[in-house]
Amino acid sequence: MLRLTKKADYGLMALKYLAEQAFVAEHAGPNATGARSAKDIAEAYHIPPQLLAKILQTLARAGLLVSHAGTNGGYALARSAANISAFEVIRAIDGPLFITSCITIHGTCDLAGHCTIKEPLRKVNDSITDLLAGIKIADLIEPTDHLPAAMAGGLVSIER
Amino acid sequence: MLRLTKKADYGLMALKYLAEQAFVAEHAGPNATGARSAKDIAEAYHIPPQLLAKILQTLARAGLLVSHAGTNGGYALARSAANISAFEVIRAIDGPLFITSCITIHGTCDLAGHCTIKEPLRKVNDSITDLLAGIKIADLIEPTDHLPAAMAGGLVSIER
DNA sequence: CCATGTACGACCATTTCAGTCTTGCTTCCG
DNA sequence: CGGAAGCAAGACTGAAATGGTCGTACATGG
Ligand code: SF4
Ligand code: SF4
Repeated sequence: MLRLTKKADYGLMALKYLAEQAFVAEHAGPNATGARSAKDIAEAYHIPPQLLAKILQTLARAGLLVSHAGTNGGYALARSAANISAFEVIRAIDGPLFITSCITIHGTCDLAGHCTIKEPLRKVNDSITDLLAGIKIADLIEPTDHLPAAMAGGLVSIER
Repeated sequence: MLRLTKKADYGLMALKYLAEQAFVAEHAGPNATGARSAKDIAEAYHIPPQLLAKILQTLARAGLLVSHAGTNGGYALARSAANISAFEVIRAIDGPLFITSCITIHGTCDLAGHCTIKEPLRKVNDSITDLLAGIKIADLIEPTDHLPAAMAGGLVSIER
């Protein structure tokens, strides 16, 4: 059920890494960008560099990252870490796929008409979306004992 | 992202159908069982009968349905419709798969050690689980304008 | 004993995922 | 200027999951 692709997984990791870099850069000096090359990130987490590169490209195209080519180039967050949600990352990488086949592209599932379960499921889907949207990558940077904000406060409406 | 398999989809539909049957049976007479054959359900929703049969068998094995072979046999809910959660159905059909590769079987993902994103993701996973667990099949039987209980009340803690 | 129905497993086609390779373009730096 | 470092983009491949079929065996009511 509900599987997150490894690519999205990698994407999240990379984002987190860049967020950390941005954080230290901010405290290091005014002209530090926090940019890192795809290779650097890949090495840090032991994931295939080429694959990560492609993921980062996708993320950049989606506007979540800014890229800079050439020597000493690399990627950096386009926005503040607290301003990028896990949902955006996932959607950028895996596409606007949702739990059922019918929700995104109207007409995919041939049982559209006589499906009685579609509407309720759409609500569930929305709930999950909201949940994910409420989680920012800044939330997953803390040192594990301090709960992420979205989770610490603890309540998320699933009404939509 | 987060895709629900079609089998689970079918399973949910069948469950809902059975729930409806149980409801009318209850109001029809004391000895009405509400049992329906796999073929009946498949025809009602235009889904491949053989496939549905297999799904129902799985569900029965998981204890969500009771089956009765022979003429006039079929499947019926093992419990009350308000007492079966969507989560159980999905898990019974798709297995205990979860969003990341690491959560269920400890040791699947080879990056286990240096993965910094694992714990936060586990929390997200739990949140989704809770959300799903809070949705009973009775909730998706209502005539669409009345929101399911789990959604109407509207608040679910994602702290775990 | 036979029609109806479940039970179970093997099988197959198609799609998706994960990962690699190749080729080209951009920018910095000496 | 000219390379090295780096991004950009696409084609391609192997492996796995999905969705679905078939065949056979067993149970049960009439
Ligand atoms: S229309 Fe119904 S059966 Fe088809 S994908 Fe949507 S929920 Fe599933
Ligand atoms: S250990 Fe990290 S990379 Fe591996 S599956 Fe879990 S979250 Fe993803």
